[in-house]
Amino acid sequence: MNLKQLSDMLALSQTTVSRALNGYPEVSEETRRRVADAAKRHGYRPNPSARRLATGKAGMIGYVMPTGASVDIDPHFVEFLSGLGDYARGHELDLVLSPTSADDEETTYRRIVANKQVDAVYVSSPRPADRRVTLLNQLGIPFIVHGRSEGLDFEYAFTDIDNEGGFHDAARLLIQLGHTRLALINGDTSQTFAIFRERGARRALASSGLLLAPNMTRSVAMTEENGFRAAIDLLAGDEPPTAILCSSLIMALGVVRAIRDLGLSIPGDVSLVAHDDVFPWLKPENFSVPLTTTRSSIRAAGQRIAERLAARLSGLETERRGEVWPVDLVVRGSISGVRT
Amino acid sequence: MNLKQLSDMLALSQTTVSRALNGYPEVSEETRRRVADAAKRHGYRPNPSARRLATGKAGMIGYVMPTGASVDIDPHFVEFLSGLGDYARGHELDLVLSPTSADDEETTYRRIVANKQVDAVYVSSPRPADRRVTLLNQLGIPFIVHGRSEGLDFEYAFTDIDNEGGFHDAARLLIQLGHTRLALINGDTSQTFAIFRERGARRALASSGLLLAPNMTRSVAMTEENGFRAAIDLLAGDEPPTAILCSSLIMALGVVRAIRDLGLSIPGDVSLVAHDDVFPWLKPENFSVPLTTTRSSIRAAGQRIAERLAARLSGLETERRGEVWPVDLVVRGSISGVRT
DNA sequence: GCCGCTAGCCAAAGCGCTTTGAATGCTTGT
DNA sequence: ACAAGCATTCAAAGCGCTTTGGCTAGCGGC
Repeated sequence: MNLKQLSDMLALSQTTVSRALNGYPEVSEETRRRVADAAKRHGYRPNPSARRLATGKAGMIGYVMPTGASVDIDPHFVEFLSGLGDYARGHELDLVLSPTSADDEETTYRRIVANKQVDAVYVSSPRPADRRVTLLNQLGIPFIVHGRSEGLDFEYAFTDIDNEGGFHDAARLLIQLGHTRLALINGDTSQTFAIFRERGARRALASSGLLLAPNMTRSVAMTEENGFRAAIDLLAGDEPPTAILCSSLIMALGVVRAIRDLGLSIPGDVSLVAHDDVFPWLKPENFSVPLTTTRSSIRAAGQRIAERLAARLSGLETERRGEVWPVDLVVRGSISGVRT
Repeated sequence: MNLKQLSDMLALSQTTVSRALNGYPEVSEETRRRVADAAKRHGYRPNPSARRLATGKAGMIGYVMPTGASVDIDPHFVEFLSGLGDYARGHELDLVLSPTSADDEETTYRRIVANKQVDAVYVSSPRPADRRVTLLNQLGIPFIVHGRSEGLDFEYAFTDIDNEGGFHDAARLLIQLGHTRLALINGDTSQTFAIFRERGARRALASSGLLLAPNMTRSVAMTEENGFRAAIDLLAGDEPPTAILCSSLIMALGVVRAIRDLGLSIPGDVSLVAHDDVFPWLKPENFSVPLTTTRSSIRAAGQRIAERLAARLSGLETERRGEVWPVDLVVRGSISGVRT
């Protein structure tokens, strides 16, 4: 059933039917009702390809997904996707994933914009002065960044969490508990989120006249194994940390294993705080020693971003507004006062 | 730059240019070269929306993604996606995710088929006599199932791993080591993969005249917490198992925690084998006791399925062929002969 | 010398929608 | 009573591609 058939059936022109269905004002209420009614009864649905060709709008949102032999999409992504889906479902909003190798990202962005495959895109894991953000800004396609990029000379829309605040608060608490030798096992510090976390920890230490020594930080891909290695490495030093901040629950698994392997205990010998993105399949309260965490649901962020993207698609949101969500500090058994 | 401009520029008709570019035979070699050359030089790319409208083909593959408050997309999915991406990247093949609530799945499938948004779809986590498979078969859209569905009265294309064989072999090995009380901590047994795993274990036991008692199996969502609970539950019984087969590495985390909490040891008190989907961020060899696993890379499956879907898009593959990949049994320190 | 073929090219008709520009019939204002 | 104004409706022109159905010229066969 296409528009022509429907309008023939109603003895109306395609113009009028189209307008009636799309809510244009120059249609009488009665006609509109008749049309809406017939459309529903016959299950008429405008052909998206035709509409896309005519309007140039795709009604989909895009994500350029870096992949490759050495590129692992991490499990955070799937949780984010769940969130996107939570919103998109019910709004008939589809998501187009365009896989790309890391060095072709720019080409891929250009392609999906030139092809008008999507009306808006989202960008994840931004770096400082992120080139993707600059590019999208130039290309003029609506976009939202999950996270932030510093050092750009224009405003853009983003949704981020307060990584700096979260890690600041966590570090401050540890300091108040008497710890002075804090270590940070961070994610990839070429990404903004990791920079902010380090900054937060550093600021808390500085407030007490302490420093985050270079040998007390590690920047690694967030795997269990890397968490383990980093922790072994840190704890084997001359002046091992008495408290560790860790950027992910997955790495925390490795950290816990390392501490145990070394015959140390949590929190007796080492206090541990990790960041929790709220995975349904791995919960900090279920660690052998329940983990104190900085917490922010990445799924909720996905929901919010889908919502904002949808708003941009329909022209409801246009301002380039950044929003920053607070991060909870949830105290559980993995921290204690420093042993005297 | 559109087709008209390009053909004007070449003083050829749109017909000829289109044919030259799409490899039709009725174009002289020289013309074809000229056209290809000019197209490249001016960066001409056919407008996908127009092409789609004209041909009815979308050039994209689809996935209907169940989401919802109580639906967690699990981390296996992201690993699978990586695999899809590995292939799709380089083939300019995009993937459309259509989020849906569990009870609207059918509607969503109908929608994406009616809309011709995608030319082929893939289906994951099939159940016995899966309705989605039946529906897609009726709708006549090419599809590939990741996994298998039993009890359908037609052939269909799938790529699966030998879950039955893998778990059979693992169970047989444990039996050969003297274990008679095996337990199985399985995923959701409404899904085929879990049914096959149980079947494999059961068959191995039967070969030695043993049974898999109902109280020796658990069927749960594959989270750390569920693994922990199931293990506690099993090991607290009258005649606790001396060996546990576990359907996922994530659950195995919980199982290991449970065993430790109970003051038992691996493999001294309990032998443990888990299925390993090969996550880059969690490796069986890095467990406190390296885990014996049945192993099959879910990422590789993603690659293969993308490849097959692409072949179907271009009409290269049409047969309804199922393929089953072997599962490795990788022995590490978590199993031993039963204590006598 | 005429016919039938083939190779190579083209004009035009879709694909199904949105949108422009114009037409129609009615109500108002004076 | 007549022009102006408004509310509705419509025909037709795109959007940019593919594909159908010719058309033409050059060839060999009889």
